[in-house]
Amino acid sequence: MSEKILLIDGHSILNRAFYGLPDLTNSEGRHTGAVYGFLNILFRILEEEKPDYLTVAFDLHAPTFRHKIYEAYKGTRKGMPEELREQVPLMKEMLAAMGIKIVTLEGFEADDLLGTLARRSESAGMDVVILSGDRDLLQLATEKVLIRLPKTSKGKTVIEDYHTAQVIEKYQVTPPQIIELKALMGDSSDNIPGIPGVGEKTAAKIIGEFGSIENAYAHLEEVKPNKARESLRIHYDMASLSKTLATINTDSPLEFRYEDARLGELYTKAAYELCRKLEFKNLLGRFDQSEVADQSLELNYFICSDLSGTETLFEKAAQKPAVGAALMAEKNKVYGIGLSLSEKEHYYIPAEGLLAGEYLCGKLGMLSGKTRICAMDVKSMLKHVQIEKPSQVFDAGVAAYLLNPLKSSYTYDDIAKDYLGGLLLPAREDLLGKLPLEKAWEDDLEELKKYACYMAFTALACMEPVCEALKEAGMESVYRDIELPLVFTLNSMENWGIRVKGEELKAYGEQLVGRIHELEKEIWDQAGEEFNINSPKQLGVILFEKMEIPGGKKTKTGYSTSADILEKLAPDYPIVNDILEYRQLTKLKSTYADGLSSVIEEDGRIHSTFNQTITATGRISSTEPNLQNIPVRMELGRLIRKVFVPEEGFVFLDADYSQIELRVLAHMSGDEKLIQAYREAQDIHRLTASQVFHVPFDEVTSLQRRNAKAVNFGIVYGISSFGLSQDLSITRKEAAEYIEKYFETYPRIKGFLDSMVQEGKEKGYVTTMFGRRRPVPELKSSNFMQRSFGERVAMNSPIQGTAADIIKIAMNRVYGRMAQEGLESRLVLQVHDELLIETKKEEIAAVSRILEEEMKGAARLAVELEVDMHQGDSWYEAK
DNA sequence: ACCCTCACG
DNA sequence: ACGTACGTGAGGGTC
Repeated sequence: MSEKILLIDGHSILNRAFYGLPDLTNSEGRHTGAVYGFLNILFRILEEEKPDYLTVAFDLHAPTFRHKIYEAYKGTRKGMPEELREQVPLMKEMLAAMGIKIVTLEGFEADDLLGTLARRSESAGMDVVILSGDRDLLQLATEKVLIRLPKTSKGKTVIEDYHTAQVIEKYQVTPPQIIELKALMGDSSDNIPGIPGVGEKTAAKIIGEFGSIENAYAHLEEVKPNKARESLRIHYDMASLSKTLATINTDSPLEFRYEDARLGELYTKAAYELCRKLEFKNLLGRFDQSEVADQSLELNYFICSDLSGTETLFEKAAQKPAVGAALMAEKNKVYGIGLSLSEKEHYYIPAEGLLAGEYLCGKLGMLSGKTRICAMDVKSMLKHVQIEKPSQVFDAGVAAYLLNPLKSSYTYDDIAKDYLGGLLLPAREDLLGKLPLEKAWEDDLEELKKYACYMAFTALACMEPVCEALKEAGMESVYRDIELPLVFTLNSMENWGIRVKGEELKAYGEQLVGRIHELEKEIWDQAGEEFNINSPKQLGVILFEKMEIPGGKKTKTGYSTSADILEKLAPDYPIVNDILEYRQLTKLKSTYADGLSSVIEEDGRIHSTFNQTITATGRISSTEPNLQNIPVRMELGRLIRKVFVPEEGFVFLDADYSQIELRVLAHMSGDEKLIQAYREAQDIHRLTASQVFHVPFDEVTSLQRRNAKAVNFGIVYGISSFGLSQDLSITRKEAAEYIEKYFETYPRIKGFLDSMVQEGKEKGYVTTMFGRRRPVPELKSSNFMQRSFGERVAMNSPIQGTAADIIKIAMNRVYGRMAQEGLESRLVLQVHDELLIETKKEEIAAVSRILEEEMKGAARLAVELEVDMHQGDSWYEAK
């Protein structure tokens, strides 16, 4: 069997990956998406082709022979956006790390090198595969030279393959004639001139008939249509020039030794390291861990499996200033503990026999009274270990989140890399794969032990550098005074959970089913056929094609059938109204009635998880289930809140901040008018309307008030005239006028928002009142959309984030006060500006006072923090 | 796995 | 000309 060489057009593939895929940025803000895309396609092709040789060709900056004969020639390197340009050296570094031969040659483009190598290799009897995004390469196709062109279609990469036959089939010309086509049609991207009036169809026809431009010119009188003939007559010289430009040189003086390009081990240590640096997590799995193991820290750890040894170990640990601990626990079962006493002393203590999980957790709890426990995730540890107060722990995950809230996870391997001088540790995936702890414990106990020790080690070792980084960033206080205590507050909320009446929730769901079936039938009747109403695709076809309702395409994949589109059609088409109601009911049924029912636990309560390291702004989030999006705006949905009830002898007290974000804005901007408005404690939207529209306060119409309210919201979101116009269904011009008037009314607000954008551009991040940071890498983007997004984020994050800081402070204080005063009442939910307390009836007065004092007193602003409070026997009634 | 849609602040 | 409001999570459909 003959040997095979794979030739890659470096810039072209990188370019394609850049434009065809979403941009990625690693945590340092480096753009990496194109490199990632390149590697993915490379690996795929390698698996399919299994070549013996591989080389990647790149263009150089220097002018080529084409520039010499034609000044206006562009080539491929002009106008490259910065985000892509900076990835070119990165790509070369990656290829070098993988031992892949790169070829360049002054005066020639990558195409020419590919052409040269293709011909040489073919002559040497090899099979050739060329990977490029550029159709010009099709001129090189032969029986032995395969051109592979990746294309993105519907978000997936499909590859078109061309030997001679496929070129003829698709273009009705032979591969060399592709050059003639291009010369006739021109190519705007290379600035190659074509013949005016000749497009793809005509060019194909002429070349199909005459074979070449020269021959067509020789038989000029036979060329049709007339327009093309006359154009060719006049522009023949240009066509000849274009042909020269479009012809790939297959005989360049490239020095090339096949041995340099022989495919070797791609998964090298250097490549592994670079992949980690760039955070290509999905690619790391390809690397054989044994190959890279000596790059990473080999932990020497001891197994401690006897009682007296464990007692001694904990005594020794108690003497240390801090220890790292990792609890291996899942679904209430404890498998063991990893313990790290210093850089070089690590232990794994399996939970078995005399050393039961409970015993170990008890030891760890006692240890927390004597030394600081460092862990990756303290909240999960608190589920098993009794720890008194925040000062007894260090939470590496929470700290790392503060340092960069944009990461998708905070695992020990990432933290080691980021804060332990680039230290490479095997990740959980590397050690245990996708196994849950239970399976790992059964099948791969050794790896589980390592995992625990790596985690304990990292938690301990990163404390110092991470604390230093927090200090440096001015976030010591946010960490110590807000986030760390919040770990305990959230843990308590999760443990308490919230009581839900399962039977009533079920009844609610069943009551919906009847109406859902009615609507389904009505919709099918009106459509004239049965179809899946839940499928936007099918629904779009029914509405906009079969029923010919005007409403055109919107999304990439088809018609938009979202509520805001359908609502505009509803008055004219009864079916649309039915669909909207159907959507509403099925949402309530599936997400809430069924969804919540499935997560009620043995104790009759729902225990959501409150995530502290998810959002970019500092808010918390709620999962499994999400209790922060229980319906409230529509009455039918709001009824669900009736099943959320306190236990016997308790009531709910619900307290929410009134317009906290606008008040934060008033304070942070220092705008006297807005501050004064709040001091007068009036209807803020009405007041805004009266000032923006220059009408007396009492004469503001409801429309004016609604518009002013929307503007107030828009300001908080990082206003844009387009966004506001969408929201209010007005023209962009009108929206722009509202905004302008608003800024005239509150001049300091404009100044404040501008200063946030300015600051974000200078520093790369924006901050809240309490010093919490949000990086905004998008502000540096050359892409208008991305940059605009960055500007809105820079305006919104300090406001949303400060409000998040304030309610977190309030939560900690409310939680602390209730404990301090020995109350049985408990905080059970937080919904961004709202706290829900399951309050013992005897404690209603005390809790009301605590809520009022601590929520209002959480921050001293230029305006009062107003709190609305309600009491009830269900969440519905307490709102 | 990804998109669309929709629930909340 | 571009094609958007900020921040989330979940369910169903589609490929």
